[in-house]
Parts: sequence; C-alpha cells; structure tokens
Amino acid sequence: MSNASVFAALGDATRLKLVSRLQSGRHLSIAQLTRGLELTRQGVSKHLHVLEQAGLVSSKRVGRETRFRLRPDRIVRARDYLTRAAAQWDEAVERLKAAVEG
Amino acid sequence: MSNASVFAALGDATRLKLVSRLQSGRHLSIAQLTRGLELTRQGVSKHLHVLEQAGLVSSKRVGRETRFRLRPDRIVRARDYLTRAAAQWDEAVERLKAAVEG
DNA sequence: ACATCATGCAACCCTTTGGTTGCATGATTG
DNA sequence: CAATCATGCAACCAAAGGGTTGCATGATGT
Repeated sequence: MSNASVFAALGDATRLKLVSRLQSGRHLSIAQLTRGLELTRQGVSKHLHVLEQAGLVSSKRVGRETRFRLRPDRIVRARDYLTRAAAQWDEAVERLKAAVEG
Repeated sequence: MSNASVFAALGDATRLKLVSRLQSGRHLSIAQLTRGLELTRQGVSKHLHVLEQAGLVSSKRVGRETRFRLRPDRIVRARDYLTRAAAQWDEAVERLKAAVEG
C-alpha cells in the first residue's frame, strides 16, 4: 500500500519482467506468464502474489485458471512520487546556489 | 545499476526517508542523517551504502565525516521507466478495446 | 598530549525472501 | 467416468536483509 512496498515489489528482475509482460493489457494466466521465465510455476505464482499485495496487479479466477492483469494506478502513483522528489531536489539546489553567490 | 536494483533500493521505508532528507540538496553526514531515525548509526550507514550501490546517492569524505548527497539522475531514469510502462499499458488497452469492438 | 567525535569493519542474530518439491482439488476434455 | 490441466497449499531450504554490538582508527577540540 505504501510507496516503499510498491518500489519493493518492482525491485526484482523477475517481477519487472512480469509487469513488462502484462503491459500488453491482456489478462494472462499463471501458466502463460511462466512461459519463458526459467523458474517454476509456483515461483512465478509467489511473485504474482507479491505484485498483487503491492496493488500493482489484480487477479480473477476464470474456470481452472487465475488470470492476472496490470493495475497501473499504483505505477502512476509511484512515478508521481519520483517526479516530485526530483523536482524538490532541483529547487533546493537552486536555492543553495543562490545562497552561496549571495 | 539496473532498474530493478534502483527500485529495490527505494523499496524500504528507512531508505525512502533518507532520500527525502537528502532532497534538501545539501551534503549530510551519517551522524546528521541518523538524527531522528530510530536506529543505530551503523544501521543508517548500511542503508546509505545500499543507496550508493544503486547509484542514488554519492559520498565524499570530508575531514572525519562522510557526507552524502543525492544523485537524482537515477531517480529520473526510474521515473521515466514508470512513465513508459504506464503509457505502453494505455496504448495496449486502447488497441484491445478497438479490437473487441471491431 | 588527551579526550572526544565520526566513522569503518567484522561478527553475529533473527527474519524475510526466493526458490524448490510433493500432494490435494477443482475444471476440462475425450 | 477417466485422464489431464491449472492451480493452491504446506513444508522445507539456502541465501540475503536489516539490525545490533564491540573494537580499531583517524580527525578535531582543549
């Protein structure tokens, strides 16, 4: 829920790949998402639940499979946090420069 | 250096606070950064080295203290990654909508 | 010189994490 | 109904993470 947990969820190469795969906008099953990732289905499943816990994806049971889709609102939230962080740093540095010259 | 490692570095509440504290643009010592964070100086030191390893901050020895400052280029890089991720998802969803209607 | 301050390094500890295997269960297909 | 497919759950394991304490060292202040 916090910004830190969202960044933590993105801080793993496998999970970044999963997010990347879900950028297609489609609902993908665990088996589909496992394809091409050199680890077990259960490993992928665990990663997906981490992403879901952080609010980055949502899941829906469809027949015998569980489909995951991206929920980009949290991604946008994290992006805005970084945008503000960089902007505040810029402003602070400008103020410091001015103070040194003055 | 990878995006994943930058996100991982940001994925901890203490380290986010350190980044926030460094948004002032100033060079701060470990002792200064420890103030107000309820944990040991060595704990803070470890976190700072994680941030430095990820390229988010840089350090410089000044007399008997080690000063850290923000290096926002990596932050901007991470922000751009998230911006592109959200944009690609948007486009893909639009294409899917069009395909369903067609 | 001496006391103090800021730090680094190493050892240690407990918890979390990333990964696996084995088995049970509910849906699908033939 | 039988076989198979997709998944969940639990146990387990090694490695990494976050934290501490103790000690050594180099810089500062008196």
